[in-house]
Amino acid sequence: MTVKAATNTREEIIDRAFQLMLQRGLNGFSYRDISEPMGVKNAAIHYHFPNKMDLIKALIDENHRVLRRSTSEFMAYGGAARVQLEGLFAFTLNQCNCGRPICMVGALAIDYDELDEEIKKANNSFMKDSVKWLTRVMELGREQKEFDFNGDPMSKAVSILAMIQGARQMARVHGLDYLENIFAQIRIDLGITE
Amino acid sequence: MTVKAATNTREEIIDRAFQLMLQRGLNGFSYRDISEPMGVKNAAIHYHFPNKMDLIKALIDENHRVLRRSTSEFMAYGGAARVQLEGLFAFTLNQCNCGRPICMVGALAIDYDELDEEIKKANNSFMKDSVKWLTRVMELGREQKEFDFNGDPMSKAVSILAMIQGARQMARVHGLDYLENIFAQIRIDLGITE
DNA sequence: TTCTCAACTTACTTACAGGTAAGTATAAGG
DNA sequence: CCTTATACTTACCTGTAAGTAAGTTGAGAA
Repeated sequence: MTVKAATNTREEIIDRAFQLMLQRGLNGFSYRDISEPMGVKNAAIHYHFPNKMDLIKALIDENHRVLRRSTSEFMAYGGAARVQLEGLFAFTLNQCNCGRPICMVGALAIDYDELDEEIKKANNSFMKDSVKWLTRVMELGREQKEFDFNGDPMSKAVSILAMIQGARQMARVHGLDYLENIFAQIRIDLGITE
Repeated sequence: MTVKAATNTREEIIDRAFQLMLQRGLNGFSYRDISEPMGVKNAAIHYHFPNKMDLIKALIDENHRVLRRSTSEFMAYGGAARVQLEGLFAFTLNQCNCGRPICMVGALAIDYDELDEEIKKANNSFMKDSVKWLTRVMELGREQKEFDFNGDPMSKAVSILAMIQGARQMARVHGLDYLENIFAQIRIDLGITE
């Protein structure tokens, strides 16, 4: 069998690009920002990712992996709705604390029309999955009388996701001050009192 | 007295840059994007705005003027809280319909660390003004029994602004579908039934 | 009439972005 | 030992971004 050379260059490129992407957005970093601190040349990146779109695609995949890993505990269907919601808050707070207030959707949003169809589709279906998950959490919370809210669970889920999206953007500009305010208000709007 | 030459070049630059900024963000347009369709040279822009930061500053001011103009009707203190809130929704929807789902704060957010202190400050105080205004609307609505919500008015205001911020970002990526959902949910969470 | 100044244009520069083609070192396979 | 593939580097290219310095034009002031 062909033994792969002990190169982690490809992975390191993804790691660094991923960080940069979530800190500065799609057009906020260049190949140089990746290659120079790695001690390789720009062309080395082109070797692994012939063009930037290929790199972006890899970053979307990476995002899915990371998200799946770090959200699997609280996203597991069957857990208490409240626990799942708090998991989302903790995850969001953690991302902001790690200097990543911008999420992938936010990073792609501003340059959205430059993206090619495949990426848009992946991004879109990721969004839909999130809505689906949180909708289920809302339904569950209502059934189990953990949450008390009016309106349909899907609208509620979308509004909470929007709030978190907006909160992260605010965090970028105004620091983390408003974040807890927003989480608190979401709890209150869900009739969570304790 | 020195009569000013009948030049509106400066204003046209601001107009065009403003449009571009709100469509593509800070780093999403170049001098060329402005000068070429105007039929002037890049250097003409440098004449009026020696560097890009000067232009951005002018755009922030323009944003304040535009916002003050287009929000003055519904933002007037003293009006019914519900009317003021609906004004905000209509304004947001209108912006999205005009192909400007990104607001100024959103446009600046992604490149935030590139900005100089003066701009950050202006942006910050704009945000604070918005929070202040909406907080007052929330207080008013509660006093006049137009709104029925728990939690303090300021948190409520911040959460609504975050929601709208997030909604605009979603609108960019997913179209306007979710917008009405979100507005509806805000109404419901404020105890508005009719 | 001449002077001056605002509002440009012309003609650059520097820097950097993304990308490519051709060459090279290394290691494993046959 | 020779071949082949991988994982690069070297040395380019094109395009574009922001910015600058010096020259031009036209209108009003002195």
